[in-house]
Amino acid sequence: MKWHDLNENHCPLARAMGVVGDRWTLLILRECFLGVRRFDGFQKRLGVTRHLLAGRLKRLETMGLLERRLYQERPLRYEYRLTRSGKEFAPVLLAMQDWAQHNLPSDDPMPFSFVTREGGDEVTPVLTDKHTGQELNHKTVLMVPVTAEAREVVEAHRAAHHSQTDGGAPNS
Amino acid sequence: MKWHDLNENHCPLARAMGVVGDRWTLLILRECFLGVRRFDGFQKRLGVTRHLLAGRLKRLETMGLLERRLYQERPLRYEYRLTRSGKEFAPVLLAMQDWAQHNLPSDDPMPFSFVTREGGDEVTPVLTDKHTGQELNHKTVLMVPVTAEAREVVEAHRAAHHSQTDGGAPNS
DNA sequence: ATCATATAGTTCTTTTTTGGAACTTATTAT
DNA sequence: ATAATAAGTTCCAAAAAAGAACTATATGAT
Repeated sequence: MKWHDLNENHCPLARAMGVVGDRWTLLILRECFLGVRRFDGFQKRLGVTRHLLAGRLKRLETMGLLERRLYQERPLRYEYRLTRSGKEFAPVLLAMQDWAQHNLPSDDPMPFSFVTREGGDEVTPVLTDKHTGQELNHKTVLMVPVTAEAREVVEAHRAAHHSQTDGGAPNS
Repeated sequence: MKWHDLNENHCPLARAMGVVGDRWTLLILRECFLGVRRFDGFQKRLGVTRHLLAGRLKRLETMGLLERRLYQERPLRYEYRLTRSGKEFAPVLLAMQDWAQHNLPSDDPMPFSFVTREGGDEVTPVLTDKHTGQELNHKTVLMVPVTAEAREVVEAHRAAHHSQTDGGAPNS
């Protein structure tokens, strides 16, 4: 399977991997949220090679997360800004950082945090259902195949053969 | 910068990239949430090479998201199960899939969805603050550097030089 | 005038990672 | 016997990433 194939995959998660499925892209997006906009800014702060950075920025632009905007003529200079789509990625970043903080501990203090724009208070993210307000986590939600196709294939590989059937839910 | 370095990075997001920062790992985790547990199950469903799959499963085990569990002796056979840490990754997956659905459109129907275990209703994820209940997105939260170190470096690259200062917030 | 600095990249070579297919080992089913 | 199941490993070729140097245009310092 090639990189490009992912962008046309029928699974949204796979398509997402076509955009952010590498070590750098998410970090580039984080820098965007911190207010960095320029090529050299990203490069110096992340230490990513210029070559790769150019490619990633181009991909983020192509996929609609960033826009390349002229900020000076003579010499022509462009900067990168988050689009609506890019900004909507914020909850993913937030959820990911929260997970990492709790599950990949470190001695060092966390260098960045998310605060409310309003009061500047640090936030405690929790995913909820928009309508019911119920907290969404592995205890409350279940991932299920929707298409007939996906259903079949999953069932074939769902630990059903030898193990003590636990109802299909990957709960135990 | 090498792969391994990321695991010891002071930034939690960078450490997370050391675990899930590639095209396959998140998809492997998705399969886990769908109930797949066996090597061949992952391999057949994802089409990832066996070689790479072995490496990724090992990494997920090392980093504590999966545990390798003996399910039969003679011949020795192991399966992979989500640990608490792995299960806590669910909201990230959910947020990511939701973002992709809205921002990387496709003609194909979505093959998987998240439903409540209780009623089986499809969920509409929204990230909120645990204490205030406020919705967390780019309009309501701001990512800020915490350590003095991080603050300095960011400020140096925050579009401050030439552009019309917009208060530092990457809002515009 | 000359030299250094700033900025957004590109080009080139080496190293690392990934893809793809075949092979291994132990046991059960035909 | 032979085939099938299952969890990997091994080997080679192809793709991607790391690292350093280079380009292009313009400004500011000596």
